[in-house]
Amino acid sequence: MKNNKYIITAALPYTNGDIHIGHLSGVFLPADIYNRYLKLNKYKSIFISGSDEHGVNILIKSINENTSPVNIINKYHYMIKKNLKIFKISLNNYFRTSNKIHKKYSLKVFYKLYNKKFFIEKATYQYYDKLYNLFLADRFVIGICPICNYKEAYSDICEKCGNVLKIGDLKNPISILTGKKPVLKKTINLFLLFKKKYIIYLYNKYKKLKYNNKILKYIYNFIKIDINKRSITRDIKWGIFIKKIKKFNNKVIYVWFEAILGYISSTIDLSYKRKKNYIKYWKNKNTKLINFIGKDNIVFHTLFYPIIIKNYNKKYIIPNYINVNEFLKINGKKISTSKNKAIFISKFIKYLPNYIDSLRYTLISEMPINKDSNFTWDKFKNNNNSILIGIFGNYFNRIIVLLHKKFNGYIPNNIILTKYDKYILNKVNKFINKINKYILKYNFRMAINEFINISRIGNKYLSITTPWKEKNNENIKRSLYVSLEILKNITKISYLFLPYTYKKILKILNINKNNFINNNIIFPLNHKINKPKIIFKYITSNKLKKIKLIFE
RNA sequence: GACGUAAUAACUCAGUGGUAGAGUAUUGGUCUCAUAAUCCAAAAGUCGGGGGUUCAAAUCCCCCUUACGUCACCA
Repeated sequence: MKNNKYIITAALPYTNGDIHIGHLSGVFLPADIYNRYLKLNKYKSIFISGSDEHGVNILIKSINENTSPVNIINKYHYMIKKNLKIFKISLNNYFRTSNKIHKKYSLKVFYKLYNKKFFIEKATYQYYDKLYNLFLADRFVIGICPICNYKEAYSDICEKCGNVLKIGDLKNPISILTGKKPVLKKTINLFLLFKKKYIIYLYNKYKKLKYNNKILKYIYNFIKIDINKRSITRDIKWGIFIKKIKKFNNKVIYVWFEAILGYISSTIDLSYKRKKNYIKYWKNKNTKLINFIGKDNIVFHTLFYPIIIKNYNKKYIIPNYINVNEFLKINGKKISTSKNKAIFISKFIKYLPNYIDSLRYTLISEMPINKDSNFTWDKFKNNNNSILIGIFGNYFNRIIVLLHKKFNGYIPNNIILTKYDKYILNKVNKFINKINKYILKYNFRMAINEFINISRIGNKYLSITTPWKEKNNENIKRSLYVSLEILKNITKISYLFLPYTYKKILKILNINKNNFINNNIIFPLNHKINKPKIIFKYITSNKLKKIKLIFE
């Protein structure tokens, strides 16, 4: 085991629906690959996430569906948890913010900051729905924009002209819930102070830690536009109630104030489950904390989190790196859970259970690293057929079949390598180094691309050495031996990207944990491999048509 | 409106001052161990438009166009 410890976090998905391919591509897959890389290289790591189960959206959804918020979160929490498992996301703990442990911890932090007088009180006017006895978030009130007269402007922003509106500006406001006019009602809430000095301090710190430009510029913007406080309590009936403070005991903590603490409460939960103290990780200077998030919640990780946690207990660490991804689109259109425009994971698993790794491949190779990227079923088919079958699966199959035809499945040994063999193996090594480099730079797209390139080298080597028509037995042995060496490397790396395939390959190669010595696959003398089996399934044009019908 | 990000072959992208690159798709050839897969080759680009700096610009600077994102009670 190496000295550095890691905490890997994947942003908590909001539990108002199933997770979709955007969650996987933007957050869970990058985090998963990174964590798998750490495990493969014998680092100590914990990989945590959980469901974000509070907030006004879930409340609204429960009202619309005539059910309770608890029913909603129960339905989706277990669904998401199961789906993450099926996609082999290597989480150590998937927790939930409605759990007692989380509530207790969040309140502890909240009360401490309150007692330190870290919050300020401020009165504001807020739209209020009398029928439901509910304060309405700005987004749930629409009306006519006072500037451009757009009819469906939100009460805080008009999406047509882009102007930011103040509460009360909107003409003819209507509650989305009831279709009736809401009233403006005064309310007192608590606000978290964003001290400019501290933001500048964080900015410089992040710069030193080599956070990416996107984040630095985002924070720089915060310094410039003089944001100094954010409301951290809400007037709704769903969330973590602030019981102990009389004045606010009918209000809840703003969802992101507590959700951001979910990583820590998830760790507390893990500690109970395993009877081992993982909270130490959070207070150890040598721990590397890496957050994987989407671009929609930069502010909570870069500003909320350090402000909250350092004032609670300054021993807690802040992230060494925050990996921010953009959004994945489908056929050029934005994904939306609430508008039901997404490829949901449950549906994918139902109709295409044998294509989990194919989807993982496409989502990794299309990961929205620098800018929004696009998913199409044609790409999915193409990747599956041309890359996974044509290049990778085919290469694997060729070797296995040849080994059976030439040596009855026994692995050749006592080989003397030629210069060319050594050149090829050396080249493969260079690609492995590249893959490692790309992973450490969070460029998983390039990493998986280089991974496929190793199979390309292998295919080329085979077509040059042509063991199927070679007469000299030593040459055949050598060719297949070198091919197997390449295949060993591919196998090892497939653990990072394609977990199902990895297991299938191990089975066909007839090896288990005992064959791994110092991280290398070692075949014992006279080792016999199993019969070849198809590891990827072909997608015909007909099948593609059917898929499109189901999902589009 | 403010701020930010981007624009490179049909598609997806790599390329931060020195003769335009890769994969996919297309076309031709090759192999026959392999899931009509491999391998080789061809064709394909005024690097969004305009101006500037430079011996030299996809790359640096300025202006414009287009797309996308963020903008302090959505998460």
